[in-house]
Amino acid sequence: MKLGDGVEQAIHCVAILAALPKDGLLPAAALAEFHGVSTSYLLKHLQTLSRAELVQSVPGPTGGYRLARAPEDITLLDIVLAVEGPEPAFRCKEIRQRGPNPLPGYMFKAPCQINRVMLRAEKAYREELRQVTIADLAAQVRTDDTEGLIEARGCAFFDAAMRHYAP
Amino acid sequence: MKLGDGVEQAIHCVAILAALPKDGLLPAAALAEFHGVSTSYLLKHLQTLSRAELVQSVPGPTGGYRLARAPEDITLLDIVLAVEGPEPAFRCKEIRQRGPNPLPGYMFKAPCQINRVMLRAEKAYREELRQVTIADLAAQVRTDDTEGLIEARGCAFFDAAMRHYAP
DNA sequence: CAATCGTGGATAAATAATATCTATGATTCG
DNA sequence: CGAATCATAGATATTATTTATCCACGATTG
Repeated sequence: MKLGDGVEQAIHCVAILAALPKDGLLPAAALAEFHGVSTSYLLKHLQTLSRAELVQSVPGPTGGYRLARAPEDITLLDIVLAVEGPEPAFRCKEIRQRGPNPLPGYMFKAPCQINRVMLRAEKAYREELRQVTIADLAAQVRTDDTEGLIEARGCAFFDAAMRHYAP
Repeated sequence: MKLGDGVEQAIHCVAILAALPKDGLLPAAALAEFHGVSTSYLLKHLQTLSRAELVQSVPGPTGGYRLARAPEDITLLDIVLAVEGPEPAFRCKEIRQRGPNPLPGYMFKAPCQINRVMLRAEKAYREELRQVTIADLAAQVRTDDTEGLIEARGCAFFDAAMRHYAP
C-alpha cells in the first residue's frame, strides 16, 4: 500500500496557491522549483488538477495557476482522488472462482465479504480526508511556506511570485 | 494507491484455514491450487504470515499450515500489515525543505500539517480493519468456499484436505 | 510579430510488484 | 535407515507501474 509522490506535490501546490493574494497567479515552473521537482513532471499533476477543476490555468507570458474554487470548497480528498484516481486500493479479484476445480458459479452470487470489509475501511479513510479543506491548512501553509519566501530574495520562485501577484 | 494482490490471497488463505476442523492442516500446494496461483508465490506470503505468527507451519509429508491463534484473535489489520508492511501509505517527503532556495531549517520544526492529516486518515482506515476478525468472516467463508470443496471430488485440494484433516 | 506559457501525447528510465526456480534442512513414513 | 514430502530462504527473471523527460502545438500577452 503506497501513495504516489504526486499526491504530496499536488497538495502542497494547492496549499500554496491558496495562500496567494486574490487573483494571484503562479507559473508551474515556480512551483516546481520551489518544491525541488522537475517542471515537466509537476505539470502532469497540475494538468490533472486542472481537469478536475480544482485549479485554473491561465496561458500567456503572465499566466500561471490559481485555485478554481474557494479554499473552503477544496478538500484533501478531492486532490487525492484527482491525482491517484478514484479506484479503491483493494480490488477484489474474486480468487474464490479462479481455482481449477469446478466450483459452481451460483455459489458466488453474493459479493465477497472480504471485499465488502476492505471497501468499508477505505470509505472511512476517505471520509477523514473529505473533512479537511485547503482552508483548514492555509494558515499553517502561509506561516511555514510563504513566510520563508518573503525572505528568500534572489530565489526564482520569489521573483516569479512577485512578478505575478504583485505587479 | 493500490493494495497488492498478495493481501487478497493471504486473507483468503487465513479464512480457509480458520474453517478447518480442529488440528486440521492444509499444505501450501493445496491452497495455491485452490486459489489458482503458483505455489511458489503463495509460499512467500504464507511464510510472511508465519513470521508474523498468524499461521503455523508443520513440516513433513503430512505437514501443512494452520492458524497460530484463535480466529477471534486475528484481525484483518494483522494480515494486511503483515503482507503489506507497517509503513503508512503516505510518507511525507518534506518537500517544503527541498527547494533550492535557502529556506531556513528552523521554520520546519513543526511536523508537516499535511502529513498529520494524511496519517490520521490512515489511522481511521486501520481502525476499521482492526475491528474485523477472521472469526467474523468464518461463517461466510465456510459457506462460500469450503462448501464448494465438499462437492469438488477429484480436486487435488479436496484430496489434500481430506488426507490432512480427516485421516 | 515574438516571447512566454500551458496542453497533450509520446516516450524513456527507474522502480516495484509479481512470479518462478533452485538448493537446503527438517520431518514422517515404509 | 532411506526415500519421499514439505517448509524455508535466497536468487532471479518477468511484467507492470511509476516516475520523469521531451517535443510539437495552440493560446495569450505585450
